[in-house]
Amino acid sequence: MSSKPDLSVERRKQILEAAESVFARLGINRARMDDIVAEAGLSKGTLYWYFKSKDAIIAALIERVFAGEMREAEELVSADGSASERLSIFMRPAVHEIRRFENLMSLGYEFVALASRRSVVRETIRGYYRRYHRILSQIIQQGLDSGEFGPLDPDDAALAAIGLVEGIALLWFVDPELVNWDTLEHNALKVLLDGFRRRAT
Amino acid sequence: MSSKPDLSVERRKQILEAAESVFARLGINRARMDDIVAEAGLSKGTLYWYFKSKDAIIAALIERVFAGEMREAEELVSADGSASERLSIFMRPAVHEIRRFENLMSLGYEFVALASRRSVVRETIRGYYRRYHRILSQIIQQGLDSGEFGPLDPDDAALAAIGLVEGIALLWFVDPELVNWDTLEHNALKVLLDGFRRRAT
Amino acid sequence: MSSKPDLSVERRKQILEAAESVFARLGINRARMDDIVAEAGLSKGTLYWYFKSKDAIIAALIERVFAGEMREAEELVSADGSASERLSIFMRPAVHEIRRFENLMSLGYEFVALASRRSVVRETIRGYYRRYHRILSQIIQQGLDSGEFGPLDPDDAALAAIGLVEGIALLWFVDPELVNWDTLEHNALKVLLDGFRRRAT
Amino acid sequence: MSSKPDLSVERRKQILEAAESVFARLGINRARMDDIVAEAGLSKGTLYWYFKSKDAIIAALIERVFAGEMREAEELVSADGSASERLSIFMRPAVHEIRRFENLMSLGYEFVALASRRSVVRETIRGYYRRYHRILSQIIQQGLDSGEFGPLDPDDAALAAIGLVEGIALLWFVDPELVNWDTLEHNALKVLLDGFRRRAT
DNA sequence: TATGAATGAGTCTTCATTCAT
DNA sequence: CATGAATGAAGACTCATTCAT
Repeated sequence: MSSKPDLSVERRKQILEAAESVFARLGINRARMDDIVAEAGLSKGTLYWYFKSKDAIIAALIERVFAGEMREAEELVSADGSASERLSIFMRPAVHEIRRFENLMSLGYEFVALASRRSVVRETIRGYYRRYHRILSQIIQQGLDSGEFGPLDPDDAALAAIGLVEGIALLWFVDPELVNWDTLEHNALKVLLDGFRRRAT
Repeated sequence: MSSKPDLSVERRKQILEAAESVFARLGINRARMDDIVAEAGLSKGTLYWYFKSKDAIIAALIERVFAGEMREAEELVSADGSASERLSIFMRPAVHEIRRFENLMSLGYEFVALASRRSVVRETIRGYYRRYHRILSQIIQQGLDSGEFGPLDPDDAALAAIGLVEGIALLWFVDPELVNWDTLEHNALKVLLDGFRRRAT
Repeated sequence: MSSKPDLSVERRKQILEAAESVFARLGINRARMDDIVAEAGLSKGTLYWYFKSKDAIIAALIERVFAGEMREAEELVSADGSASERLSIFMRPAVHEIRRFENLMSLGYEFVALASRRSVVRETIRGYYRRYHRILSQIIQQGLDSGEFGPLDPDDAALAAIGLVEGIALLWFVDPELVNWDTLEHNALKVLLDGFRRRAT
Repeated sequence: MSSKPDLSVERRKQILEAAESVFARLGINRARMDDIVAEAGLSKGTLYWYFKSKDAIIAALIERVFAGEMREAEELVSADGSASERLSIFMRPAVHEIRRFENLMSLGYEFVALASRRSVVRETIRGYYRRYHRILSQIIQQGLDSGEFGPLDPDDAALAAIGLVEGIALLWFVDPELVNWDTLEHNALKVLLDGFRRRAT
């Protein structure tokens, strides 16, 4: 309806996308404000009109990087299927999914490194992982309730699940050849789920 | 011959320790050569006598950070005990162990982020994880041979094991409260080993 | 004709008052056009509609700062009373008078400093002091004519009178404790007038 | 004796002299660090090695500008001659004296303007004037003690003396034609001293 | 080997001014 | 007349690296 649907939101998005691209390509340090400006097709002044500083851009980007996909995961809690199946869906960071974030992973690790020095960064990332952890705990609890899973602490198990996925992602980032995505689900991830399952002792 | 066997080695170590401390505290970016110089109690010229550049220090540090413990792990391959027991030993990054590296973790993630842009960094870190992976694969293969483990791909299983440990370390780094080290071994890590074990179907 | 006689004059005044306040508070340098705009409650475009540039505002302000009171002083020339009395009135920058300009003094000294580099500023301030000087010279001449004052050069005496007032104002600005306004008139200023008076040698 | 008589002191002086010259020529605002660097014949890095910031240079300059000549004035307290004579010496800012500072006056007024916003500046300038004030008070007190001066408050009288000199300097700075240095001593300054003197009522 | 003053290209950031709406 | 987003030239300051002593 309105012909000016908050251009500000548009501009900020434009800048963040440019920054994300530049940061991913060059790293936060080597990325110059001029690079971002060029990538965004804006002037330096305009960039600073929307973001007070490079740090402000970094802060905003952290939320972008550590925010996506949460909705999908949250839907899993109330989705149909066995707990195993749903966990499997969560832990299956299918190739095409991960590839989507390939460029962002480097940036993500820079942010993680930053977490120990900047409380804002730390809290943002914490919030992200805590949400994830709660979701998985719930699903695992459902598996316990239904007798599908053997005796285990749902919080520790959820930790293992997220850890497994994050750890494999890290290894893949460092050395793609180490990770065979085709067999991963039926092997690496499966063993964890097998470990969850009730065992007919 | 002389009683000054290698002052050079001594000095380099002195510098790297100072750099490690400064990098861990400030991050690679914010760390100034002057900070390292001050921490090491040397002069700027002396530092540059031993290291050509800041990048040279970074490169040398990566080896320091991604090199420890390997010997211990390698001994596990030919050690006594069941495969499960030995894997358990590997995956038990006991509190005091991890805590030793607490300050270095931030630096480690900076290096990981760097891996996508600097091949030297990448290769160093890859070498580290490949050695680890091979060790675990061997142990798991031993477990397969002895019938202790059920049918699984030893490479993928080893990937899962390293991934789990690295992932939990990352989560702990970001949010220590998420990780309960006391119950971890009997819960999070155990589920993986349970998944490895042959199941009396 | 219209009931909107001169909104322009109104707006300019509004802007200059805002600028005066901001300049006095922050100094000409640190004062931003945005500060003035905010203080005036206008938009940037509007400000630039009325003043071509920051320099234009500065120029206009100089006149404001170096313009007040002149009428009062001019009336002294043709006022009743002895020359001494009238000079005394001029030189008595009563507390409440000076206090009124307290905030402006800093700005005034910035303008004075500017005088050596900008001829427009210089001429404005010169005009101000010349008018003052002429007025005092006239009054002193009247004192000479009436035999009230001893032999002296009216121009130099007027210079001394203005100098004394301006100098004390400067000292007060820098260090208020140095100036005791209560006794000032009966001491500091009186000695000058005493010096003017014919001495029964 | 030593071949390196604190080069640091030398360099700082070199920088301050360059800065003084540039500031006087362009004003503090328009003066660029690059101008100072060029004037001093140094590199930018070197300038910043000795002065942390432009403000640090300004602060150091204020002391330079408001520090000279004090010794001469202090000697007047214990010098020979009548109080009048000695005051006359103080107040005679002979042309060649003032001219020496002609270029600095603009800078001086910038500093005075700054005094209201920066306490360090304020205190430095205050210290300067207070020393002056004390010296003159003492001389005037000597004049009172010897019966040379009539009844007056020495503090207020000293204030008048300094004010007169500073005020005339300001007027001269703004409008040199207003001040006739040749007749000044025998006219403008003399009236003040006449005002001080005991009058045979 | 050791020192630390010197260098200057490179950065982030500011802010007076403009102009399409 | 009014608005405020957009511009980009300019400026203060940094810091890895060098080199004369």
